[in-house]
Amino acid sequence: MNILSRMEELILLSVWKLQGEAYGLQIRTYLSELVEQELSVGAVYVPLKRLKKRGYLSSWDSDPTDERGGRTKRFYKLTEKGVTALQQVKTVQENAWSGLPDLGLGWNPSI
Amino acid sequence: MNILSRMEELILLSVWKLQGEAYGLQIRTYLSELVEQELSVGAVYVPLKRLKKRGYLSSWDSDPTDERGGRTKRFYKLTEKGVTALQQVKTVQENAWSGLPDLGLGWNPSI
DNA sequence: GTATTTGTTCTAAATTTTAAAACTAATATC
DNA sequence: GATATTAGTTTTAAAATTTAGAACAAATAC
Repeated sequence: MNILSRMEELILLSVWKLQGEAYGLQIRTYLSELVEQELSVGAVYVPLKRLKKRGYLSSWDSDPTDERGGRTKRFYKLTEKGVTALQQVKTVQENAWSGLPDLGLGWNPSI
Repeated sequence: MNILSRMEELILLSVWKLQGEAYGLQIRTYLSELVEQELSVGAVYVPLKRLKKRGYLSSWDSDPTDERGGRTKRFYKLTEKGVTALQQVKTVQENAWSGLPDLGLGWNPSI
């Protein structure tokens, strides 16, 4: 449909929200809380890569830290294109949710 | 992710919005305008069926009308479950979009 | 009858999602 | 130093979803 999928939108928004801390595992933690459900690592890393390949995200690799297991992280940030895509999906979303009639339903034959 | 996909959400919202006029082709027309892009018939009918099978929608078949080509239409309406799923996705959406920091970005190493 | 219109069904290809195993590289502990 | 543990990314294959469009059906129009 040429509009961001839900997962793509949520990942882009995570990157936005997390600012300098937007790397794979962190995004996964953040999103798992947001949707109140544990996400697999693949559920985050796979779309992250795709979003980068398509130019919605760019990335840079950090230096390792001196914490236990503190490997280099791949940080992401939104590109212009990423911001634009988010704006677009937000507009569609707002339009879709606006002007909904009451659910009272005189038009419903089965009630 | 156990949350409605974008297409599923848009279709459920179409059904809500269109009230008594929510049948396949009409939904397609409505959504095509909403997303400003022609949708194929399959892009609507396939998820419509799935949403019904999963209990988000129910349907009834109209009588044919006396217009040219006026065949019986399959009308849809939201079930309780459908309304609940929409509420859930709206909550996630609102949370995802709230509290976003400025995009000014002091944290961005490449600027 | 034949054409045209409105409508739904079907289906196969493409894309996206998902889970989980594999891999990598750091510190900790013995 | 060997082994364990932790934090992190990559890979992969199955499942699910999306999509286009052909096929089919049933109505009116000519």
